[in-house]
Amino acid sequence: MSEHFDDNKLSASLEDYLEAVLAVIIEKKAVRAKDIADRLSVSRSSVTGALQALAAKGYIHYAPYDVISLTDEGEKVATMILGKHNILTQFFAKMLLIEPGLAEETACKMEHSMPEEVIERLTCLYSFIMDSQKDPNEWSTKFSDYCKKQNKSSKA
Amino acid sequence: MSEHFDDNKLSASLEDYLEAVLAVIIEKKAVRAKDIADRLSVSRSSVTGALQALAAKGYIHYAPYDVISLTDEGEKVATMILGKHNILTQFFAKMLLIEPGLAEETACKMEHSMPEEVIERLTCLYSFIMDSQKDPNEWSTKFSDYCKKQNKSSKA
DNA sequence: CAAAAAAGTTAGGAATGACTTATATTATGC
DNA sequence: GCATAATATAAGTCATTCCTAACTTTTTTG
Repeated sequence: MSEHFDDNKLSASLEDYLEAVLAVIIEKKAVRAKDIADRLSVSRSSVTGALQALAAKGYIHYAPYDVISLTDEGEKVATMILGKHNILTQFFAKMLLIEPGLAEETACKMEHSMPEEVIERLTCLYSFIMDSQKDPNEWSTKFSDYCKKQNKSSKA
Repeated sequence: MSEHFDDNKLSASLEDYLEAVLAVIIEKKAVRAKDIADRLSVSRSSVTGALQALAAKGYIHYAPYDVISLTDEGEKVATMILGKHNILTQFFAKMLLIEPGLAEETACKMEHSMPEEVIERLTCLYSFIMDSQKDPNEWSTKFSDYCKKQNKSSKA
C-alpha cells in the first residue's frame, strides 16, 4: 500500500510526542519544543531527541533551530492518534460512565495498542447505542441502574 | 489497603508470564518452565529470570529446581489478568464483531493498561446488551447492518 | 543403577528506550 | 551588538527484556 519499511513504526512514547505536536498546533498554530516539554513533563532535551526520532521516521519536518511542522504522513498519523484518544475517552466517560479523570487517563494508555479496525467498530457501537436513546440522559440512567443491580446481586 | 511498596508492580511482560503460569496450571495442573518458554516463545533462561522477578515481588513460590506455584496474591492477580483477557476478547469478538484472531491479539495488548474499574463496567455493558437480545443472533445481525450503513454513508 | 537426555540455572552481555544533567549554540528583542 | 531565552548536543544513567553458552540438577531409560 505505502512505503512502510518497518523502521518508521512508533513506540507508545513517540506516539505521545507526535500527538502532542498536533495538539499544540491546534491550540496555538505553532509548536515550540518547550510547549511539548511542559505538556508531557519532560526535559527539553528529551523533546529534542523525540523530535529527531520523529523526523528520521518521516513524521515531522525538523532541522535544528527551525520551525517544526508535520509531514503529510505525520498529520495523518497524529490525527488518527488524537482521534483514538477522543473516541476512547468518550466511550469510557459517556457510555461506561467512568469518571472523567480516569476515562482520560485510561484512553491515554490504550490509544497506543488499539488497531484502527477496532476503533472504527467501537465508534460504530458508540453511535449505535447513543442514537437509539430518546433523550440524552436515558442511557446513563438505564445503564447505571443496571450496574447497581448487578453489583448488589454479585455481592450477595 | 494492603502491603504495596510499589516495587511489586508488574510490567506488561511480567504480567504475561504470570498469566501464563496460571493458564498452564489450569490446563494441566502443574507448570514447568519449559511450558512457559514454549507458550511465550522465549528461551528457558528468560523464563527463569521472569520467575525470579515474580518471586521477588511475591507473586509465586520459587526455588531453584523446585515446583512452581502461585502465592495467594499471585493467584488473585493472575486471575484478574486472565479475566481481563477473556472479557476483552469476548467484547471485541462478540460485541464489536471483530475477527477472532485480531480480537485475541488486541485483548492481549490491552489487558495490561485497563484499570479494574473500567473492566468491571465493560463486563456490565456486555451483559446489559447481550441480556436484552431475544435470540442469540439478534445482536450480530442488527449491529453489523448498522455498521454497513455507516460505512456506506461515510464513504459517499 | 548409571549414563544419556531433558529441564533448569547462572553468568555475562547486547540492544533498546526513555530519561537526565551539564555545556554549547543559535535567535531575537531591545 | 548583547543579553537572554530557547534549543541542541554530548555523555551518561537506569531499567527492561531478551539472548547465548556453559553448567547443574533431575528424569528417563537401557
